Amino acid sequence: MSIKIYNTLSRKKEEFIPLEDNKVKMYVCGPTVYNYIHIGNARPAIVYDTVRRYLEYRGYDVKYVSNFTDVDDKLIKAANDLGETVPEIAERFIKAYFSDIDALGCKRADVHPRVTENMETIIEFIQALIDKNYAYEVDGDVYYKTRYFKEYGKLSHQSIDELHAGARIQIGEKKRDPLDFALWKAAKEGEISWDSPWGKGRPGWHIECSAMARKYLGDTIDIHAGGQDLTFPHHENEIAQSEALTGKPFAKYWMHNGYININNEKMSKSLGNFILVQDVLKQYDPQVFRFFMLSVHYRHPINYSKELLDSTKNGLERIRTSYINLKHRLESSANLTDDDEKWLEEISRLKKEFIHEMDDDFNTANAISVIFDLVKNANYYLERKNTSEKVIKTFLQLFNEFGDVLGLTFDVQELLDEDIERLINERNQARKERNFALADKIRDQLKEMNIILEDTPQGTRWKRG
RNA sequence: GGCGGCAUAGCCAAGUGGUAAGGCAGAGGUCUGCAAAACCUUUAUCCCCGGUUCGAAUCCGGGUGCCGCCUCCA
Repeated sequence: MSIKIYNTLSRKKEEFIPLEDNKVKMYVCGPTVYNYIHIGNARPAIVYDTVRRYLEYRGYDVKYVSNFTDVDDKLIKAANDLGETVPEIAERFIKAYFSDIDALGCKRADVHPRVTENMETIIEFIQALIDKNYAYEVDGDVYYKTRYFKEYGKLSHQSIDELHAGARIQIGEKKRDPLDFALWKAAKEGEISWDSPWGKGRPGWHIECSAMARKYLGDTIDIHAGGQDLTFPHHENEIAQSEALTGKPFAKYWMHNGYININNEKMSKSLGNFILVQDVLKQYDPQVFRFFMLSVHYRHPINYSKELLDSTKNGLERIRTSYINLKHRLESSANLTDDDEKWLEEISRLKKEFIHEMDDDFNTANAISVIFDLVKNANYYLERKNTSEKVIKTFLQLFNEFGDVLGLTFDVQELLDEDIERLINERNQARKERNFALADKIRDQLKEMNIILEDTPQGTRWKRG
């Protein structure tokens, strides 16, 4: 049994074999921090966080690095527009980024390197490329000689001549070949800049990932991931830079997630049809959004709509209700019942099933269907008169395990206020006395307070509405 | 023009050769003082045409439609 990953490089699912036994080096392209993140930015954060969680669940020691692009054209523009400095803008949106992805249940990376804090590394990298004759300087700009890298195009599966047809030289660029791309950009008057052997300037976009991935993870890493739109040119250029320098493969597995669509069209900052994460979170439990993201295979496009989030919300609710109901039965359970073994086996079967699905290129959609299988089984089990504490605990344990892997919390029940507990007791007294008018009144009253009561043979249970 | 993806029930979505998972929504039933939750039952031959095969949603060929990359973008 092994994990399979779809590798963009080979366009095939490949067996996952880490470079170093038991260790996984993973780099995920992070955001350019010039705005709040939209839900399209949230997808890779959630998807690769889940990949990481699963790899850890399977016993790997994962080192996860995700960068911030904290200086580039868009940041400079934002700074000018808002009358702030680039570092101020960056700082603000990095904070906002963390606030968003923390809410979405994404673990922090082991390292979140920033371009501005790795300038020396980047400059050294560029210099080394010049020394190897893979780059050249013109009037303070430095460009990469794309055609010198023979394997250029191997990731996006484009031949260099086909790419050539689409390539253009922007006004002001001094490339020798339209395919060449900037490693270093000379500063214009008044722009934020750093000193370099080629004068004041700042790095091009692609070089930062090559330089920082190498610094924090080494010449060759296991998994390099990002959105589909980064395949070309960003990741293609990273490969060109890194492999030209080291002569070694840059990354073993390349993973790319699909887009989020609005009305069947790609959402992007440049199209202006984006929805901010923070706005979604004003209306929905972040877990609902995360669950929604994981309900579709990560390589497929996912269409966003409120209707879909609503139906997702109901699904998640069902899982949580099942969890609450299991917990409710814990007290009234016996030590053992005669068919414990059969149930424990069934639960263990579901666990294997879940792993089997996740092993297959992180098929979270199917993994979720296994969770619903678990729900079905748990609910069915709860229909019986006598339950076993051990079986219930094993059910709960597996819910927690699945939840941890997917970054979802099913146990959302906190302790009740004394007032509420008192009301529930009063109502039960009324029911005993068959004073249903009073009982219903109290139930309505609690409903107003967002507490929903459910009567069962094992007593009244409650949940938040 | 080059490269690639997708098309499965009212909606969402798995499934890559053996006679269609799962979720949401809907219908009927059971349980309940009523309710809720839950359980049971129920809802598709997989865009079209042709081919390969004992057998295809799944492979091949040809259509149709939608989307993406090739330019900043997760």
